[in-house]
Formats: sequence, structure tokens, C-alpha cells
Amino acid sequence: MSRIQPLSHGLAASEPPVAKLVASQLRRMRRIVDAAVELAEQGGFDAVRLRDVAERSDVALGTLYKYFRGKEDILLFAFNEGLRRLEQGLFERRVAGATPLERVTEFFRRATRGLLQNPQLGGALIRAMSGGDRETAVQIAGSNRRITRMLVTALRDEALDPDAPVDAFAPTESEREIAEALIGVWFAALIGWVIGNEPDLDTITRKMNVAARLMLAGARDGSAR
Amino acid sequence: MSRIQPLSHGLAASEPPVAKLVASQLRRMRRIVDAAVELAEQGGFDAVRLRDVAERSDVALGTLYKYFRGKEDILLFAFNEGLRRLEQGLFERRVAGATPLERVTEFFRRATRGLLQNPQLGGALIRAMSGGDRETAVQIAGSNRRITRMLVTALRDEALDPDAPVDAFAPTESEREIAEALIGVWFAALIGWVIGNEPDLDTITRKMNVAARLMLAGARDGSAR
DNA sequence: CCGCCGTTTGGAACGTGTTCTAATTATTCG
DNA sequence: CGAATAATTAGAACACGTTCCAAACGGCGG
Repeated sequence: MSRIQPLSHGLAASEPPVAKLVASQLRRMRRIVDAAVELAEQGGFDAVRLRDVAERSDVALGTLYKYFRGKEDILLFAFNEGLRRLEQGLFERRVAGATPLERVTEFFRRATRGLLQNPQLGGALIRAMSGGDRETAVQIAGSNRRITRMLVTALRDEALDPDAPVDAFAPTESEREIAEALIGVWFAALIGWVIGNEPDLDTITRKMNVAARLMLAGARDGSAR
Repeated sequence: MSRIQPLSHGLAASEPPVAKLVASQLRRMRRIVDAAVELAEQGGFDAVRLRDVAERSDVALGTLYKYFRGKEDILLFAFNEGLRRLEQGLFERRVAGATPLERVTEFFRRATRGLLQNPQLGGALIRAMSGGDRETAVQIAGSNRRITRMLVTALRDEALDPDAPVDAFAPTESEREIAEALIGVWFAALIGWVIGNEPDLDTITRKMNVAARLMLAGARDGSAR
């Protein structure tokens, strides 16, 4: 059986097919993530008590920490799996829209819908992202690249290949700038949603549409530079 | 002596001169905040252990919770005081710049500088903001309005009256949109800084300049609508 | 089959945010 | 002043993330 190192990082963040884990270990890991997600779906971030996660997944508490660095790490892993689903969805049905603005708006609508589908879970995932532990930085950077890739392909009206390595994707300078800013707006809107819980899918989508309209208009000359 | 209610909210969020607290209570509150800030300055968010805060401020742990709802609440209060200082600074020396873009960039530069002055403290304050407790929503909404006011007056090239009630300030629809998006970008950049700690003042300022350039160009026709 | 060695387990233990309580102190008011 | 009322205190207690440990387990090379 392979030696398990601190683990879980570099795993969700990069592509390597999930390190070298035996099947039984993969199953264990899956049970852990599933249990955490179930608990989050029912009661949000706070309901994900690691003792419960351990019990539900038939794993000792200590083992849990062999697979993940901590609570946020598990949820970040789930977040990344959500991203993968989103990528797959974008691949199967490309974002529609005649203009970049329409496509970008549509992309954010679909991404947001995924998160708000189960508000409890979505809020938990976002809290995990914004929790700001130094150790999760790599994970988050990885997620960011994936989101950037999706956004920019939507912007370009290109097809998205979910299986291509993320690092192979190279946006232009101006694309990167726009993407970074828009993702910032999106992220802030999501945090606002988690904290205040007022806005719904349409509100957030509208916000993103407004921001994208401003930024795409301003970049009109540079977006294909 | 006046009855202390759950307290601390509605206090930092709105203007009312700090509820009805006797001088000794005001002093106690001040000691608490000061102690928390000192600890945060030295060791960041995690170093603010409430037992230490209580000891340093010569207050019982339980009393601390009479004044604030929790750890984040104290730091949010300090954040608001920082905002007040920033407002005062903007009043004393108005943001310079011939164009809206220059002024907005300069505003974010000054705001960011204030936060990064002491990185430990700044990081702690931002973690408190993004921590996403439902109870702190009011606080955060209040801070948001204050920042919006500063940003929009910079945009308009108007003078800022730090003593005017925040709610009296009414941005236009398009101003509100731009401000909301830009503040989102700023916030996301700050969180990125807290998590990754790579970027410095200049990097963040540049990011804000890029975002502002895009958005102000896009809104050129609408900013005075 | 045996022994090795890394993994898993169950559970104790620790740190810290938060809550609770009984006793004490401070303030207000008649 | 004296009594009533509110605030403060010290410290226990609780919850939960995280760490640690000794014992049991499991697969693999010999």
C-alpha cells in the first residue's frame, strides 16, 4: 500500500489522476467527501462536524486528517468536483449567445445556479473558499485557473475541453485582466449572498451582467489584442 | 447605568453616538478593541485569543460578550474605525487626479495602504470581514455603504463630509453599479492577498487601476446619467 | 505461512470560541 | 442612606477543530 503523505493538496489543485492511492483508499476518500457534502446540504458549513463526517464515512477521525488537511480542505475538494461538473456541462452544451456579453453573463448564470442549487451546500463551499487558511491557497489558485479558463473560452466563443490540463490554457493579457476582475466581482457577490442571503440567482446574474457590460465595453478594442 | 443589550451592532454600523453607554463603559469598550488590535498587529487573526483580549483589557471574558457578539465583531468594529480614519484623511486631503480613473485609483491606493500598513492587522480585519457570520451582516453592510460613499465622491471629484450620515448619501444607479463592482474586485484582491500574501500595495493598486479603467471606459456615457 | 511496516482505529487530549452561573460590585432611585 | 436593579467578575463548562498515541489490522516480500 502506498505511503500517504500530507495529501489532498496538489491532488485537487492539479490534474495528476489522484496520486497513487489504492482502490480502497479512493473509496474511503470518496466516502469522506460524500459524507461532508451530505451534511453540508442539510445544515451548511457549521453542520459539517468532522466527528460526524468520520462516523458517516466509517473512518476514524485521525484517518480523515491523513486525507485532508482539515475541514475546509474537504469542502474545497468538493468545490473542485463541482467545477469539474460545470466544465463537463459547458462541454456538453456550450454557452449560447451572440455577443461576448451574452456569453459571459450566461456562463456566470450557470456557474451561480450550480452553487445556489443547494443553498446550504453552496454557502458552505463559499465559506470554505473565503475562509482564508494559508494552506488552502494552492487549492484556491487551482480553482481560480479553472474558472478563468471557462470564462475566457466563453468570452472567445470557443469550445472547452474539460480534459485538457488547465495550465496549458493561456489567456491574453487583456483576457486575464477582465477575467480576474469579473471573477472578483462574482466572488464578492457570492460572499455577500452567503452573509446576507438576500439575493437570489437572478440578482447575482444581473450583477454579473452589469459588471460584464461595463468591462467588456471598456475593453472593446483590447479584448482580442 | 443603562441596560446593555446584545450590543455592538447598530453601533458601528450606524451613526448613533454609541448608544447610551456610560463613560466607564465606553472606556471598557475601548480597552477591549485596543487590546484586540494590539494582538492582531503582532500575530494576526489567530493571535487574537479572546482570553488574552479579556486579560489585556482588564475585563472578564463574559463581559466581552456583552459588548461584542464575538471575535469577528470586535475586529469589524476596529475595521470601521479604520474606515473613519480613512474618511477623515480623505476630508483633510482630497484625492488628487484630473480624471475619474486617476482619482478612483488613488482612492484605492490609499485605502489599501491603510490596510497593508500593518499586514498582520490588515489580514486579521479582512478575515473578520470575509468570515461570513450571519450576525455580522449589518456591520458589513454599513462598511460597504461608507466605502461606496468615499469611492463615489472620489469619482465625482466632490468633497467628502465624514460627519454626514452615510444614509444621506445617494449615488446614481450607474455610480452604484460601478462602485459595487469595483469594491467587489478590491475585496477579492484583498482576500487573495490574505490567502496568498504575494501581492503588495503596488500590485493591488495596479489591479484596481486596471479594473477601474475597464469599467470607467465602459460607463463613459452612463456615469452621469 | 510469517514477520514487517505502513495504515487504520478508537479514543484521549488540547486549544480556543462561546455560553453559563453564582457571587460580587456598581449605579440608580426613593 | 438603603434597597433594588444592573453590570461585572472568576471560573467552570461545553463544542468543535485538531493533534496525538498505542493497539489492531492488512497486504506484501520472503
